[in-house]
Amino acid sequence: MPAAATPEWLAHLNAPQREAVLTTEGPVLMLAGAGTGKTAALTHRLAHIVRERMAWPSEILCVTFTNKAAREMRERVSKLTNGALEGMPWLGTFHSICAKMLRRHAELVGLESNFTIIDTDDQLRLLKTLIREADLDEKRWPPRQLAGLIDSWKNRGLNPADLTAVDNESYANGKGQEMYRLYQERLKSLNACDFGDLLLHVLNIFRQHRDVLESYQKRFKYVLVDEYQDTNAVQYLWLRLLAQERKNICVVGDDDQSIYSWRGAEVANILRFDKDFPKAKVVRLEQNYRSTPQILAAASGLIESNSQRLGKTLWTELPQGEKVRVVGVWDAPEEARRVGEEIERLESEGLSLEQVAILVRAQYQTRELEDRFIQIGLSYRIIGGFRFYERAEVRDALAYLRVIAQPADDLAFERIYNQPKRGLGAKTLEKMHQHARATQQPLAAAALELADSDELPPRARGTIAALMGDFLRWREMAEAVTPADLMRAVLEESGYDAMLKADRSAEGAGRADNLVELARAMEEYETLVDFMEHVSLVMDNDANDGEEKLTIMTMHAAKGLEFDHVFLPGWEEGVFPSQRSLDEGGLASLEEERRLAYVAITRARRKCTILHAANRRIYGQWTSSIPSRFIEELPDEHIEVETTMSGGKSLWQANWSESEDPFAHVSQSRPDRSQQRGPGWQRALATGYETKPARVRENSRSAASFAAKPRSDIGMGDRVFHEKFGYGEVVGQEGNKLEIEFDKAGSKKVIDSFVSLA
DNA sequence: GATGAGCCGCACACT
DNA sequence: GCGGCTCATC
Repeated sequence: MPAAATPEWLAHLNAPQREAVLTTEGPVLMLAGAGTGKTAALTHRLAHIVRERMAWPSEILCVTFTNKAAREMRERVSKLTNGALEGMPWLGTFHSICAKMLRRHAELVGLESNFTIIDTDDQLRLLKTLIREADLDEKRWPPRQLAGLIDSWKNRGLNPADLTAVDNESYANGKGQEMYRLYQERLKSLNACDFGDLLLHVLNIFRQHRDVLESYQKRFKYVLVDEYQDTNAVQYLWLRLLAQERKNICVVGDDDQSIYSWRGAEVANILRFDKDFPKAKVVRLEQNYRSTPQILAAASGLIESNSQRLGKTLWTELPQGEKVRVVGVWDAPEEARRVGEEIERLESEGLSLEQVAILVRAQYQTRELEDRFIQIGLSYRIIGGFRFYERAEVRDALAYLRVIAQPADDLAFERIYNQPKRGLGAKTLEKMHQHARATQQPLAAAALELADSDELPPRARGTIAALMGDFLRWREMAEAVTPADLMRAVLEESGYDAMLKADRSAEGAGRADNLVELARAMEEYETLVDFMEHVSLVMDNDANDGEEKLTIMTMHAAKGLEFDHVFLPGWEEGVFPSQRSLDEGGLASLEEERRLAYVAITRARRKCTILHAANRRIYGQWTSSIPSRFIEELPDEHIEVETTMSGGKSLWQANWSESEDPFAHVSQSRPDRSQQRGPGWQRALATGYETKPARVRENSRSAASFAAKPRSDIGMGDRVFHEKFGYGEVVGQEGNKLEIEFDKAGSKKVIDSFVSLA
């Protein structure tokens, strides 16, 4: 595009940015260093396409990694187009876009369009039962390990049948493939899928149903992808299928910011882009608009220690600032005190807390900081970590809604059938599972049938019948009232509210508050389904009460964000770089840690402070540590080193024996964390079901309508045997329920699957 | 069936 | 230090 044609509204962009915006046709690879205005380029490109009427907003596919990024992009494009950008239905994360596609074509992979997206917690519970059913030692072959493997297979775009012998061997001596297959079958029978499935199912659909793929290829005139260096195989394959027809694909990335290889991301994707899309235009953004020269120099110096990189030179015209500061302190509590003090000072200088962030390597580092900030009354928010929707009470409440919306959701039903306590325990659950398995129907339906027989003690029967009656009522109510009102009614009528009120502890009150907050959050949604989708896919909870707060989050979560002041605590060997990365993964792993350090430093606009402590508690034991190698690697001329320890360097190396524990006095009592998880539902899982996968046969709104199929091999007058009641004679038959005159136990109504012909 | 003590294993990052 | 699990007890 000739320069003369540059529209005025693009005039403030630099030359490469403009090129990235105006080269709309054909493949474009934008190599954009940290802070070089790639979001500006992306959003202007989007706006340009829409303003010039090259495509409707609904004909653009724009993929980001986080909901935050998607939201920001939506807002910025909306501004650039004067709000003309209604919708943009296909702007979102890989997962949210795939969820949308999958709901449209669910039947092609054996799901109903109202499938449930299960979270890690449900996933682990499910795997655990499968492992037990397969008679594997769950200590030796932990569910987490299997979950990790399955996840990695899905990330690579592999279905159970695609696994190699090596993959198969990686779990329980060759049971990997079988367990993966069983897991997928069980998910299908639950009408559910996990995060990985969202992408893999859609990829499978694209591969097997040309017509579906073509309809999307036709629809998406332009494809944009953010953070391309972090795409994994399944995402890459998905994108390639969608873009290979028109080839109007623009990807943005920075190999130095590739920090998700553990999630299967392959930097190679960005390196081979011009092989996938020949004659791709490569645009390099190297002018940094974010950080001071000192910060930029420190980060650049550090990343130069990496061997595997494309290499680029960031530069800036911003004025000189302060050097990056490296502070060494005695122990972790002092580190937290120090950070707190510095931030209070910034605050007193009039700086907004919104412009301050503390970036940590791992979640466990946040504790010490939280303790301190609570003590001194500093407002903070924690992004990630234990999130709102993961709290036990919130998950319980949502489980009720899941059962209402989806009677086949056994995982949800198991979670709440005895929460609040109704006197239904492991025995009842076992019976329900047994019956559900035998009749191939969901737990809730099996429970309903049992309630009408003599298989269970009268009290349990009454309880179940009442509970199922509640669900029927709530299902009807769901048609008439808003999700929020439904939620409130369910909490009230189920006795959940009462249970929390009866709990006089501080936690009880906190939990009740959380549920009020949950109902409030639901006000924004018109249907239950919309809300559930939000819960499954949008993990961030921006509880914005207007108060200014500093932000604590992981370095990973901070990618793409920026702050005036950034604090980086815990730069010690074993913490950062993490022990795991040092133990396994070798050089590649260490280099990824270094890129993470690069990302962390480059979040800072004005000032970056790195801290390291000589002593820290690990597993509750005091351990001494040495400064991170990354500190050594920072260029001396751009940093300023300070240590609060008089002993100098020798102290760092001093090995403290545990018996001396010189720090006992600094350990502080921690305020109660009110969001602990109750053990209640876990216990409910004491028994498992067997391997026969039950296909969901009914998906009607009411559990009552689950069909009861009678057995054909039993008829009037037959002699039968029942585990509990012994021998008897069939004197009546109604559907799958038998009336039996038992020799010893008298007349009982039992379900046919519980008896055998004598 | 509920509850609580005591033991064990474990410990990264995210949608 | 934590959560999860088992076991003993009411």
